[in-house]
Amino acid sequence: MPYHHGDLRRALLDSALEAVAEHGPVAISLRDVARRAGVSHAAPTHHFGDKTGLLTALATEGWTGLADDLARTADRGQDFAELGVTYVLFATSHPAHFAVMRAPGLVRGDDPELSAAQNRAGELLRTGAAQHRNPAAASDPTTALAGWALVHGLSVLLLEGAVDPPGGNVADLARSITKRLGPAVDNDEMAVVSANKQP
Amino acid sequence: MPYHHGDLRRALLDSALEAVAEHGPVAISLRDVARRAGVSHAAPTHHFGDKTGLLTALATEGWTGLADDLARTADRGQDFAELGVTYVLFATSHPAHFAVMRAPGLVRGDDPELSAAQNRAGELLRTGAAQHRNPAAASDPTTALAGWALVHGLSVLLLEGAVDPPGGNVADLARSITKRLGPAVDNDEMAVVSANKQP
DNA sequence: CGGAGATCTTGACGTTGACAAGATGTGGTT
DNA sequence: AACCACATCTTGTCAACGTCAAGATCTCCG
Repeated sequence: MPYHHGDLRRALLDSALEAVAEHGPVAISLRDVARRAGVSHAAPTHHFGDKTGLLTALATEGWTGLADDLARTADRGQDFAELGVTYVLFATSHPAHFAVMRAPGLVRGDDPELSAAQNRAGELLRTGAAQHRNPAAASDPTTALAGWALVHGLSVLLLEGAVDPPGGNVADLARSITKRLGPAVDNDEMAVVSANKQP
Repeated sequence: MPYHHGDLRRALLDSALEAVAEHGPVAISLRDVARRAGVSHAAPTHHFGDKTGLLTALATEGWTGLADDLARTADRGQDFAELGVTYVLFATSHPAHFAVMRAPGLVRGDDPELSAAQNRAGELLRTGAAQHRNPAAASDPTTALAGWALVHGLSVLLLEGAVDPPGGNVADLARSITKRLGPAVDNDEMAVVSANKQP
């Protein structure tokens, strides 16, 4: 048993998550986090060096968790749309992590561990897009980008409360949204689709 | 001529925009903004009451500008996809405003003027979606949501530098992405689309 | 058992956001 | 023209914060 805690680093990360959940990632204070963990105001310095360091660690943890979730659904053989659902579910069920992940300026963007975790998540989305059942979408390199943008934006809107899912069912809403992403089509082609669409 | 300036409120907003562009919306300091405007450190208080007040004013300004841009393209008779392009163009050409607009926790979300401006922009997107050329998409209430999520996410990714547009042409990239948004289709229907898609 | 290094505390410094009180300019009323 | 109510801006102050330096305490290996 080290000093005061079994694992102060972990305890500080948890306290920070608590604080983020309560006051948002911007209003968080290092001294408050230390207080929650029951240690002196300078204790976090040794573990994270910096306020930015602590938030970067949190962000890295978040991206790693997201990548793990994505990897699990990909292993389950799910298609690209379902990867998007996983993304949205992660965001809404880990709001504190997600808030830190998407907070620009609070995080050291060039941190190698953070970049690695981000790249892993991005890579999973990209390979998922390349296996899109529609060949035109699968071969289009912007499919991954469009999918990412779609689920990222939906997550943000959900967390801001700008949208509330019918019946509180986030997964169904996410599914109905990600299903909208097809290959690039012109307006006349869309007409064909809609002509084919009927009960 | 009032006191020191012709319009200190405007001068402070401009100084704040400068500061946001340089250091991001999180690192901004009221005292620094006052310094840039050449006034005392407490001058902003009277105009905005609060640090949050100043950023809320900036966000309101941003949403108003975005709504104006959207209204202009809607008046020009452009379709829903082009509204999305306008959204992305606004974000990338007013990065400081957009950063404040999407910064949660920095802004007083219940501000009436801010909400009004946000609702105006949202309403424009919604009526644009209802006029989608594809009837199945036009009648689907989630079209506006999906479109918003798509362009919002793309804007974020562009500003974070996670994506750089080919040839620096943001409009073309945005257009190719928004074109991906069709009516909800199943996989077999997608096959029909791709069968019809050829030179 | 002894010392080296990791871990945590204590103390200090400059900066910040917010508040209070006072100074200064402005416009309207008589 | 004199006055006064009010808006505007300044000065002074305070607690809280992030960061750094120096010292205390714990751990473990030789």
